[in-house]
Amino acid sequence: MHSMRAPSVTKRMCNSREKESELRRGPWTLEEDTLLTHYIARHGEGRWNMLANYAGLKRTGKSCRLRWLNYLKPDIKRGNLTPQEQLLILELHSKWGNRWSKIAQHLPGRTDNEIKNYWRTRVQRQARQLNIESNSKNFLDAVRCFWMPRLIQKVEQNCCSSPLPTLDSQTQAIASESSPNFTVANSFSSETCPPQNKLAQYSNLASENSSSVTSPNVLSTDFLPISHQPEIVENPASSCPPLLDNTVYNNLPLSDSYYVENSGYDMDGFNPAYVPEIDTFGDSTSECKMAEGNWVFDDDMAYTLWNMNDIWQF
DNA sequence: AATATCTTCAACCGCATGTAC
DNA sequence: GGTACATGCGGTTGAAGATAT
Repeated sequence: MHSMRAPSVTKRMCNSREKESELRRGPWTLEEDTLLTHYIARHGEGRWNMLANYAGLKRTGKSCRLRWLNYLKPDIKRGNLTPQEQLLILELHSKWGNRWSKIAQHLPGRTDNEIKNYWRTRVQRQARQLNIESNSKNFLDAVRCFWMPRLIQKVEQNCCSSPLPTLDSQTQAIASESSPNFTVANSFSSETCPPQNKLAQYSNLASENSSSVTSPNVLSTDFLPISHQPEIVENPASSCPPLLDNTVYNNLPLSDSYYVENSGYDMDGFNPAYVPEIDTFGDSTSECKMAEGNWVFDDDMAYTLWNMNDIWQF
């Protein structure tokens, strides 16, 4: 969507040697975009104030920079974030918080502004609907317990029609930082449709970092592909999908629907049935008590959580 | 069909940091 | 060290479009 701000002109008094300049603000015109694009094609980016002058743009350098980085740059991706990208955002945000530019570095073609907007419009809106703080542990638990499995499900559905993205080595390294068993063998780099267990690897990583749950503010959601056998605590007392780390996992009540045997985490056998379907969700979710928070999903909340597809672009 | 409300996202702002002099 | 300027970042705004009433 184009910016909807009405164009305006700001007059600023400069020092005596400079004439009064007129700086445009608001939406960029096609002509301005063309000027900026052509100038950068010839001279490259950087030195934005000078660039604005020489390109004949009555804009601040900051404005030019922003327009280029967030809109005109050729490698910028358009369209909705893919489930994989959403997963990565959730993962990286759990590590770094609102470090949008840092997060954006790991989503090629996506800008910090876009990710920030995504977070504010989708994630925070969702938190509002649930009447909880978007940066609270309860909310992060909800994200892990409900939405991440759905994203994984979506990834799984999509993966057979198109190859999953390959994580760059730096992102892999970051993942392995908090998940020592993470290996560079990227589960998503397969040229063909990855086997189901790859998705299990992707999801099960959350189970590995039990220390994360002790963090007061951040519940780590290590969520990137691994290629080893994760250690899953066999605990029948859970009604959440096996994305939770061990501590959370151990504190959850029993549910037949989500009880996971060790064999279920054999790398040869990710069973998507562990990721609940909406229509089979039913009673199990109503008992999903979140660790440490005394926060209980009742039926209505569970239903709400699982029907927020619009928010999550499922 | 008209109006109100909500959602989205490009663009702006202020502040922090980096760099050159 | 002090100053000026450039750059980058995260928070916020606000108009257009979408949706609800």
